Amino acid sequence: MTAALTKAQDQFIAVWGQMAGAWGISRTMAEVHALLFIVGDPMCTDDVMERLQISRGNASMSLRALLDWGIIERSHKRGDRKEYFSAEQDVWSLFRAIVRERIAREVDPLLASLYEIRDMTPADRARRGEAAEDDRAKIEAHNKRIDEMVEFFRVLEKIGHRFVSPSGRGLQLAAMLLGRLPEGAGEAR
Amino acid sequence: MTAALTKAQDQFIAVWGQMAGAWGISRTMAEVHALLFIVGDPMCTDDVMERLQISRGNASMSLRALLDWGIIERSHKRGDRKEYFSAEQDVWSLFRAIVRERIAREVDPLLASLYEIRDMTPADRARRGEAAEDDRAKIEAHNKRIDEMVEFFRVLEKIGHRFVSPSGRGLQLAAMLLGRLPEGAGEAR
DNA sequence: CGGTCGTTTCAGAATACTCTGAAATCACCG
DNA sequence: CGGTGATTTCAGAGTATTCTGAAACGACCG
Repeated sequence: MTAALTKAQDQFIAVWGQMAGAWGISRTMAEVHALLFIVGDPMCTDDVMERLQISRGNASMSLRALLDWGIIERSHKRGDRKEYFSAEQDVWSLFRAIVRERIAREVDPLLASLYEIRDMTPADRARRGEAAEDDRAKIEAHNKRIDEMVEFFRVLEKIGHRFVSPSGRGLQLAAMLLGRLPEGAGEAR
Repeated sequence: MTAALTKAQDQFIAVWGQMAGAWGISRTMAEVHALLFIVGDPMCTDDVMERLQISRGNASMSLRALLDWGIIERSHKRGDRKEYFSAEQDVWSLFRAIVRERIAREVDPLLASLYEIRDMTPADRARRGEAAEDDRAKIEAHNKRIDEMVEFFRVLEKIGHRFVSPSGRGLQLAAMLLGRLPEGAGEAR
């Protein structure tokens, strides 16, 4: 392995690790993924530990979490009891998986909460009391804000689903958005 | 102010605060934004401090950060030396601002790093040595991975810019996505 | 079964991040 | 200018998150 390649890999791992914070996952988890992605070949726990200088426990937990996200997979070598892991190599598949998970983990629960919040201030209840003309207006304005927020996330969720669902769709979507993009860009794998 | 409204506001603030982690900002910053958004009216530092039970320093820093993100703005009341803050009320404008900032803070630097990494393993250098047929293949595979990643983020950046730029576009974009992929989708802009 | 190799778990240590509060700074007023 | 009140800053305290390492667990083998 050339020195330049190793350096480039390390650099990539570092850069990907930086992003972690902004994406809401731990640095190490991102680094483990970066490593598997950029190396390309399956690696076992010990390989990962050594290359990233992390503990066995940390490696195990990070790999497990990446499996839960569906962006790495297990494999085995004949006559070897160890488990090997490798990352999804297709960048669009990778991000489809990430979008799928983030919708499920963040957007859906958020929408559920927003619906509940909306139900806390029903418009008709506000109308009952006469004394509080002012309150009624406040509640209506509040409801409008919540409703618009709900609407936004519903649209976002739909876009997400469209991006995620039929494999290969992601690229078409992007191409569409960009107007005329060179068509051959990303045919089926 | 009705009790139900206050409770709903608090709930909204809590939910928005939860999201913070996943979005790479601090909980308090998200809560301050949620408060200003859901209340609608301008509030001064002391109002924020009292409602969220946070220190003056924390409130000041959070408000400053939100100003930097461009999602709240300063205002003043005649004959009052205090500064008041209010959140952008239009949900689509809000998210346009967020997308704009995240592109600038995350995607652009990432792309710059990826270009650098790509330049660390020029294909021609790999071709020089004869001894390492194997290394050459490795480097080419590596370069392909980096190139695909670059391409992905370039597309993402373009989509982002399209979403962000002309005001009002966001909604059209979304509507477009939700229609059944009409042909005229990406006409000139 | 007992042994061996590999994986998972988790309490406590290490680290990173956030918040506080008081002092410094700023801005306006008379 | 000096005074008043608002705002910013930042070192240290407080919290939350992540990591380690060793013990428990699991799985296969002879």
